[in-house]
Amino acid sequence: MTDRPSITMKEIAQRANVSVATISRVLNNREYVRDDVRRRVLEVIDEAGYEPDHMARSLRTRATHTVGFIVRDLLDLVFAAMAQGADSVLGEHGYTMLLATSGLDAELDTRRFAHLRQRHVDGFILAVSDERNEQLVAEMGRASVPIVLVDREMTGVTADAVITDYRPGTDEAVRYLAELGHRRIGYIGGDQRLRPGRERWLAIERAFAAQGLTLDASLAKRESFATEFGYEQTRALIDTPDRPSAIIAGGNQIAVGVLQALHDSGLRIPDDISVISYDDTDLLRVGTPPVSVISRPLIDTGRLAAEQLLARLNQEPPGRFEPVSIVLPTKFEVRESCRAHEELSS
Amino acid sequence: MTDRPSITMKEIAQRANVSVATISRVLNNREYVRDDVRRRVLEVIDEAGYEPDHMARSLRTRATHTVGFIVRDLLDLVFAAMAQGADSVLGEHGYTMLLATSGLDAELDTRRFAHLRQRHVDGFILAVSDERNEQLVAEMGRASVPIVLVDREMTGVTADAVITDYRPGTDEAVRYLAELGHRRIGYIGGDQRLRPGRERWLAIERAFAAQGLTLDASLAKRESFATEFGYEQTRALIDTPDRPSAIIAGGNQIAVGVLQALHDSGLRIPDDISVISYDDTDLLRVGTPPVSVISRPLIDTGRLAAEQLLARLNQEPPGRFEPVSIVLPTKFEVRESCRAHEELSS
DNA sequence: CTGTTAGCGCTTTCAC
DNA sequence: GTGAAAGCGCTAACAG
Repeated sequence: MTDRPSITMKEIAQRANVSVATISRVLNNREYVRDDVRRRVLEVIDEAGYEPDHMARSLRTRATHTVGFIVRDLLDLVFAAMAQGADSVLGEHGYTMLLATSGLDAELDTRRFAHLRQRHVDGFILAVSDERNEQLVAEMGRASVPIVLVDREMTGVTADAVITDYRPGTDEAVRYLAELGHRRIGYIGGDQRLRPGRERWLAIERAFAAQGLTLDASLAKRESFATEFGYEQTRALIDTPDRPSAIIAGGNQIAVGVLQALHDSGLRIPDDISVISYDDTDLLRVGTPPVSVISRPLIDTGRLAAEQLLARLNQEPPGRFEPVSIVLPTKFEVRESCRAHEELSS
Repeated sequence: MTDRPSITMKEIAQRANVSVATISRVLNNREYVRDDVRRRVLEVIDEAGYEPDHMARSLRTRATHTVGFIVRDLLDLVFAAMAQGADSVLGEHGYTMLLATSGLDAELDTRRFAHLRQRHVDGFILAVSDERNEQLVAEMGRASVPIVLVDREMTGVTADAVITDYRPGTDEAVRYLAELGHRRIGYIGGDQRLRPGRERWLAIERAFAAQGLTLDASLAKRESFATEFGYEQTRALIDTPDRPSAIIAGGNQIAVGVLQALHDSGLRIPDDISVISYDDTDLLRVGTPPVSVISRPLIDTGRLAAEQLLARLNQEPPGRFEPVSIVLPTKFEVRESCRAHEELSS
């Protein structure tokens, strides 16, 4: 904070007997520098251990080579994986990720965003926790840098997006359950203010219809992605006289609650009840039994978001553009959490 | 990147009929500004929607209010939790985290570190992937900003650290197993180049000795924190004629491999074999059965690291200091993964 | 209390 | 091809 041990460009210029302009040209690989001069400069730079000052450069060029990434919670594997994917791409391209977690507090989204905007990040990757946050939308309007949303849809903003198509995986999963003879299937889904909450629900409805299943309102809940919600709703579902023979968890955190509730109430998977979840985690993959999941490429989602953002940053000419949405598929992975349900009916 | 929509300090100065110096004073809450002037300036700033330029300020003050955080892999819950903890503290104090993941590549640690150093982060929080990385040590020497290590020990560098005392949790865990009658206990531990690898091993040795148990070399492996290592070693352990009656996994990723291997070979926990792991994850907590763990406060580790760093940054006078190590305890949490072992002996 | 001035370290016209 | 000079937007002496 206090020291200035590093050598400056001016210093290099003197040692190499050229002007700072020339140093700058060499540094930025500009043409119009005689070869021998360039070599000499490079030599001096090297032996002086000179490193250009990122900050000063940014002040001039207005480009910081940083990208702001705002997510709710890194403890959720979904976001951690996206962050990991995005960071690896950004790192490869000399960009650095400014990370900001917003917790459960939607208002924090806004504050963190504004903060990063003031720091002049070159762009944003966002997995906001409330798509209708108007304050945030306003802030996003003020930002004149490209934004990529990850599995979010926001109106009133110009932003690219990387989104997931939940239908293929959901169709397969529901068909699978139907073919196993399940009729009463519970669904515990997340917040409808977020795209995954809405789209999974729509996919579920559609898939149920395709299988001729009715989505009993008493069996379908959709309010929160929290583990607690999964827990409570599962307890409620299995406490009913005519309890469902299968449960679909609308998110990996919800699944944690579902599994815990089933464990606590002594129900065994898949003997007593079948389970399927969205998203793939260690718990679902190697738990006992391994849970069949509707999975999507999480790391790639992050990678693609970063790549899309970099594309915008290098776009010529910069400025207005038609936002694009990159769609990633889901798929159903059968494991050992479901079993045929012998209906007494028909 | 290209636009400059925002208004500058000079502009504000003119509108408020004062000099830029006064604006600066108001902005930085300096004394020596008449109250009415301050009010007027604030007013102008407000209605102009002026926001100070972080970059220009940093160029002058040499303080960026950013902290570099380098971890191997956010997909590992341990690092994600630490990042989450650190970010929440940093955010509260107006600091932003520059995140860099290094993957499995120790050399990337160095590159990422150098990169962040050139970006003039005010300090570092590091969970490096190789404590003896000499290149990195050299780079760290060049950095004249405070560094906090999280559960790492490096020689040749001046850095505070937040570390874990694995002994209490390990002692309890091993005693617990011993009291259940286990004599042949396998240990699958991680990389000895990292503090958790070494310290857990030492804690294990000590705890075994305290219980009068011998740590059979054929049952104790310690090479890698990878899931695959856990898998392979578990297969190897249970393929022996005199297989261990219990296995301790030296890390959460290792545990994934252990559980998978046991599942694949049809061994049931705890009926056929008992299992204990270090670190607590969803998989271990709500899997079937829930696995007893030696846990530590992960989020707090991140929080404390951030707090320690902030303390250094605000330290008067800045400069040299005696590094401190903050030690966090572990504890053993009994769940349902262990069962008494009936020895035929004695 | 307030203004003037000199930079922070770099990029970028514009001459030469 | 190269250099001189003018800032980027802000802070910090130093005068007044």
